[in-house]
Amino acid sequence: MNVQDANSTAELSTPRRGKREQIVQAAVKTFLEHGYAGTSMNKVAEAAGVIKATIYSHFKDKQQLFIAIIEEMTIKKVAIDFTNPEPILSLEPDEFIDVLTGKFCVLMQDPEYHALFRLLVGESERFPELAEIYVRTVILRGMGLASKYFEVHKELNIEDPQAMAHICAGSFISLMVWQQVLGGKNIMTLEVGRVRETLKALLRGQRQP
Amino acid sequence: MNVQDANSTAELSTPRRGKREQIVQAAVKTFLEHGYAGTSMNKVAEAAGVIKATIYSHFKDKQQLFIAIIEEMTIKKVAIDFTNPEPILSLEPDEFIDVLTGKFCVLMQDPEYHALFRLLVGESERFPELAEIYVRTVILRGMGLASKYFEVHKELNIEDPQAMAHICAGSFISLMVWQQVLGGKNIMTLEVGRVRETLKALLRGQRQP
DNA sequence: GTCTATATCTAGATAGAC
DNA sequence: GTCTATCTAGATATAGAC
Repeated sequence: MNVQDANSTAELSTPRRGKREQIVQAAVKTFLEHGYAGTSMNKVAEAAGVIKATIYSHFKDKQQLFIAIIEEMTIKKVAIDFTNPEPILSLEPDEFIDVLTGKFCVLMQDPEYHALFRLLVGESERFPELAEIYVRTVILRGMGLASKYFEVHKELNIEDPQAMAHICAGSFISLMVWQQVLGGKNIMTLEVGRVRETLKALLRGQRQP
Repeated sequence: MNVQDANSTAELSTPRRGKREQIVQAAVKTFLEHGYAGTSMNKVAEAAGVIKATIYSHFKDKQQLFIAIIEEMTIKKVAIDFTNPEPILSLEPDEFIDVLTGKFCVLMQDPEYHALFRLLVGESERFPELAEIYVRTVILRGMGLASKYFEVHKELNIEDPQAMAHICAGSFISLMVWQQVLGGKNIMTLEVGRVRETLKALLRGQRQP
């Protein structure tokens, strides 16, 4: 019954990536969709097209599978968002806000990111290590970048660059939370562009020529 | 065996509030601690000191119990935070930010609120009605108040009061999320006061005397 | 490593006596 | 409404053949 055994070379419905990779992909999908407690090893096995025992030969138990999956995902998402360390520091303030907004819009349109956020927040008390990885790699890194900008650009007269970076980041991310994560985009109609322009105006106000 | 029957009048370990109230309190505690899927009717029954069947005589099933509990909790939390509609509109900008900050600090120090937030976010895809109630009653109401302030205070030259209100609220709430909900207060050391003062500075910059 | 088969437990939910 | 008792399904996890 199992035609695709061991080392067949060619094209198959779920191609030759090894069972482990199949399990990982299925686990990502299932955990993101149903949460930790809502995901059963049966569901994962079924979605992966393997038998349950196979999962246990690759991962010690459900917890370890979950941690491995989410940790990897969190780090992967960051890699996408923070690569190309373009010469951001040399931008004009308006351009800088535009770039920030652009990076944010990527997150805003990524349902997988929203699901990851739901999961990290929902499980943050039971899996604090994962929440910490997220804060470290996503939040602190993103804020560090913006913070550096406000620190360097003395003409903007920002007394507390870190707090200012937090205000920018917080404005955008909270918009994502209300509209996409919590699904309130129909009852809370505030466009990203309006936040962007208001931030620009605030920065102009600080400027002393 | 059940000494505290029907209409006894006096002091008992879990006093005379009726089984329903016992169930509600136990359910709140258990759901907040273990999440929806992580909570079993057995756990709730045990925590409430009743037998499982008793729960089913008050609530149709687990979903209905969950919805009833969370809906009530969400609304109750708002009641606390938005009562006393003090004459906020007549405050000076700095005072206004101080009041906002004060209200926010209450949330910042309320572990039950953080747990509720975790639950609402974590279950927002499976219980969108609850997420919507939260956005409507907490977020939109809070922002509406701030938005009105910026609308009225023309001297602040805020072109988009709604966006500005969102920036203020988003700065504060995202701080709560990183530090309390996700537990990152040790790796992300930004005090509320610094955000508060930076917001004040930004408003001063907009002002045209 | 991968499967078959199974052990063990706990889940949500209900029937029926009182 | 509340309890005892129980049904049935599905959970995590493993033993043992290949």
